[in-house]
Amino acid sequence: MRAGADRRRGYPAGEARRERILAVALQEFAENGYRGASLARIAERAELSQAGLLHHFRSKEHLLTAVLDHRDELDLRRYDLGGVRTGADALGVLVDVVEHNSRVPGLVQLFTVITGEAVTADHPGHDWARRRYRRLRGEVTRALGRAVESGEFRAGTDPEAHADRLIAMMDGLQNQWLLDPDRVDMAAVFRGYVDDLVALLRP
Amino acid sequence: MRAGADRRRGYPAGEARRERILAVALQEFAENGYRGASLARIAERAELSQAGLLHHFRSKEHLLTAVLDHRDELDLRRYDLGGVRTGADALGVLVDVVEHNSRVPGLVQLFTVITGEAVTADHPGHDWARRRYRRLRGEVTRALGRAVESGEFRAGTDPEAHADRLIAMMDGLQNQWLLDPDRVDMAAVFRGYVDDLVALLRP
DNA sequence: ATTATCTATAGATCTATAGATAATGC
DNA sequence: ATTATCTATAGATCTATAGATAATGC
Repeated sequence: MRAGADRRRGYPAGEARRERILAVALQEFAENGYRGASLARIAERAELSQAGLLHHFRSKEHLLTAVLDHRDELDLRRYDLGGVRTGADALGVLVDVVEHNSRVPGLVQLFTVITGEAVTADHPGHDWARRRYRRLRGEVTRALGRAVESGEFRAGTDPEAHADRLIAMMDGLQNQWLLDPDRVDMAAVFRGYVDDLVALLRP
Repeated sequence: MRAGADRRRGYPAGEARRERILAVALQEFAENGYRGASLARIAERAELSQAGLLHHFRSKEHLLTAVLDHRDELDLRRYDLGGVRTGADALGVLVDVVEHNSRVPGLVQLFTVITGEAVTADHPGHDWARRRYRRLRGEVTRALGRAVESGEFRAGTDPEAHADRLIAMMDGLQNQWLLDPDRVDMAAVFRGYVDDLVALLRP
């Protein structure tokens, strides 16, 4: 995998072009999904020919994967549950993530649209989505587990079930928020959930 | 709207064919989304020509709308929060819905895929998805509100926020479950949420 | 030499319409 | 007469490849 290190550098002009393509491809995939996106339109928005686009990314599938990996790389740097001290802190990080998300609807839409499409097994984002859930579930589970061990959270708490719920809540609220931004205050509703949860889990 | 009464009946053979088309179209849309579905493939699976298909449903868009309305009609009959006595009963109905859903993955996939795609404004399912959320949110909010008024649930409870959370939880768990059916016991995790919620809301 | 870019095009779709023919039910 | 169905086709996509030309950097 080695997400960080690209095998091929190429010329600086090419590198800049690839960045530009990734940016407009992200928008296209967010607006139309993988299946509804068109390489011709992406090329047009990146101001090169469609064949030129395929010189940099050798298929539509590779382009989607590149966009998703590129986003993951940037996002994973922004939050880290591994280094967090307490369970309350871990939950606080999730609240921060949701708050941040409510300021980047385009990114949220990319993930929501692709994740929805990707439940079908033949979708090129299927494995990515599954890996992503497993990783998230693992991280949240471990953070909650540490809090149970330390006695911060009530013994008998099921860390995995709560991880599933926290992630489901984040995803579900994103969907509602994208469909009806004015009716749903995603961050506030999620914060309320976390507050109730902390009260419940305190011994 | 008048979902129940179709304007045109046609011959019985035509009516049967329309049912058949709706059934295979549902599968196709669930498997490939609206944009990835193909009228030719639907026609093939319903064993008639593509032009024959378009005699019954005059465009791809109309076909999707017909599939969604048809499902709504069947599903709305299965659960009704309006006639429920207590808040705990209302939450019990939701648990039943999730339990039922875990036995019909194809239907769940239809709703998940279309709802994901439909966050983009130009999607033919956009309005349907929005109406659906609003209706659900309204029904759950009212049921919880009645429970607060009757004193069953703690005063100061925010019925709308809890409605948003319940719906988000259902949708988010569906997504996880479809991606990784063996790892997520959707019904059990949701039941746990509702149990915690009842404990929290009792005065 | 490698990289970046283009035009042209193959080959496979796709949705929707036109217009003909057959079956159905009043 | 209305409904159901078909073949044929227009016209617009779509992805990916072949092959040529120009620019870049060692």
